[in-house]
Amino acid sequence: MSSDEKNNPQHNYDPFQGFNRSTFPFYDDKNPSIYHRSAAPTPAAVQAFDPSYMSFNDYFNGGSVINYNSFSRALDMSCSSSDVVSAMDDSTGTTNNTKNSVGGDKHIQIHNISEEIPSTPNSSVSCSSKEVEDSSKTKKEKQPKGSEDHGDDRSKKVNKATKKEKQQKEPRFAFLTKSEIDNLEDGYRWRKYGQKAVKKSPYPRSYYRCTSLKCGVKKRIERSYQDPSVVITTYEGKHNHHIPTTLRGHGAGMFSPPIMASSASGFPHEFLSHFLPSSSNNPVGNTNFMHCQTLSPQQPQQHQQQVQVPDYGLLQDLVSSFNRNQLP
DNA sequence: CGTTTTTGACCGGCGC
DNA sequence: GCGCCGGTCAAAAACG
Repeated sequence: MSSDEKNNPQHNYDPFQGFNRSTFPFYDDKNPSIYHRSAAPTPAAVQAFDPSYMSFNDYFNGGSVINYNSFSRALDMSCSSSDVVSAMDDSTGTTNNTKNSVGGDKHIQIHNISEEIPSTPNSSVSCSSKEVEDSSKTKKEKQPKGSEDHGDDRSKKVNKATKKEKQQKEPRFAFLTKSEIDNLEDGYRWRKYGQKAVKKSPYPRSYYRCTSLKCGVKKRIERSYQDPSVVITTYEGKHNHHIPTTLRGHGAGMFSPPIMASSASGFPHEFLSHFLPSSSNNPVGNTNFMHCQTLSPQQPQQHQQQVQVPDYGLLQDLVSSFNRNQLP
């Protein structure tokens, strides 16, 4: 609270319009080049994250309409890269808050804005949830304030190492949603475990963890202070379980089977598909799907390695073919 | 009464 | 080394 008051939203106006930089959860302060792909000029990339500038269609060669299966494939390709997948409903090209837009035309655009790649490919992704458990365990073992901390040092170091490793492994996936509701229903059950004031923003950031046992997926939700109607949701990790079917008529039925079936690879495009505006029973009727972004974990430069990074042009082609297939 | 949220404290990373 | 900051913990409160 008090730190909230310290943050003055008027302070330091940012030309990135609040969708980037530190207010943008996937912006990497240490690697500003994330927006500087040669194929994607910085201004466009910047504008791409600000709906007030232009729509994604405008940004991306005059528009792309793609189907979700193809979109999943695109994600599949990009699972080991740091490609940005942007998705939006066409009605969100403007600031209109169109109701029931979820059933309308879906415009999805893919662009690569980062050259970051995940850490060692042979790292054990499957144990992520366990690592989370271990991590919390070691933290719990931590002596409470004022206690002696002799054996603590070791656990701290171990914890630090595993934590760092884990953070580098966990794929992150973020998108912007135009919604009045912060915590959008996505079929999974989440438990809030923290809330922090966001620098330069009057809106706090909430931290959620999947309530399913052994599932270490986390998500962060914050509202853009530049456009309070925009919710920034960042997912970290991959669910190792199905959507709870008991959840208010959601769950598997909420999403189309082909998308679910295409989710065999490591990256949570299944997960992404859950958020695509395809559901007519989406409880958030006035939610406009705006932008999606996949992120790979940060990693030290010296460990960069050759990973299949989809070519930007390839993605463009993909989008173009989507466009052809989708348009009547 | 079990589960979830709230919230202040704590920790580690990082920049200066 | 210090301070800032993002992320997490965990006890207490709130909720259903």
